[in-house]
Amino acid sequence: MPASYSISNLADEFDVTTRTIRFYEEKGLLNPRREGTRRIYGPGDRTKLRLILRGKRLGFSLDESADIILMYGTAGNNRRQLEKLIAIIQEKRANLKRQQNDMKAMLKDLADAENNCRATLAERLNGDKNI
Amino acid sequence: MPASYSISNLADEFDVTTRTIRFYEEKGLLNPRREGTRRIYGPGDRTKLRLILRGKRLGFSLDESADIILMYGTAGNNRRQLEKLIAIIQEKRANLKRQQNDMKAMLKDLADAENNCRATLAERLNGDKNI
DNA sequence: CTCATAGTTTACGTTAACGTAAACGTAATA
DNA sequence: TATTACGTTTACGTTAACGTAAACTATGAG
Repeated sequence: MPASYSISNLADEFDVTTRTIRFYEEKGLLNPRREGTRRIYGPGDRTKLRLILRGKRLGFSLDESADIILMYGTAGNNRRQLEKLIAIIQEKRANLKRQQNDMKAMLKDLADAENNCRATLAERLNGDKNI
Repeated sequence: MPASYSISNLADEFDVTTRTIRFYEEKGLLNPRREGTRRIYGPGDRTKLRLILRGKRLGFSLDESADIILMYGTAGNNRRQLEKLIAIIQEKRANLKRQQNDMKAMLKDLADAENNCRATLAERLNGDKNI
């Protein structure tokens, strides 16, 4: 595992465009150091990008992912900050629990739908045999 | 369970605006019958709305939800149609599986983050005691 | 009758998350 | 030295999913 990456290194690895990565920086989600004019990303940036994209797949907005990322940089904070973070975390956990339920229902529905399709196809085949 | 609903009945029940419901109709996801000029929704429309909103919570676009809804109205279709539907279903199932993994990872991270927060808070308290 | 309530159509506005293009810098390679 | 590859900033464009407002209709209650 290399200790630093170019912008297209990360873009290739995570299958996003460089525009996307710069956009995340614009929004304050990433802070790569510079070498001259070029952006150099360290392992921390890479982790953050991974978190952002995972959050995205789960339906998080960038602002929400920003909250999550905040937690990972927050070592010595004040009490109010920490309590706010805990509140955010619990809200997200509740959302995820609901999503898990939605997903279970959805998977069941999809399985049923697929079975119906296959059954219909099978009937067709039998029908053909009887010609 | 009533057999028909007004637009604001549904809006209240699912906590969306009437604009949203009309928008879904505009996009071809709902087809309420009319009584004069007013929209009257049956149990089928209600089910569809429930599916749309569940899909939304799972990150589906309206177009994707439209595909899913198609399956429920599809009794006697042709073979190509059915096979296309099966393909769509399998793709969505794969996505959901990935989401479940993302979610497991995310929940673990959140739990860790919360524990860290609490631990930090506890340390603070002990520090206070030693004053 | 009139007022309140619920509904309708039409149409322009808004936000997030990038896409796309222009115009330019730098560095290795043919 | 010219081209190719990779990077940069600036800025306008785009799409989905509604929000919001205007102007109108229908209907039951007082």
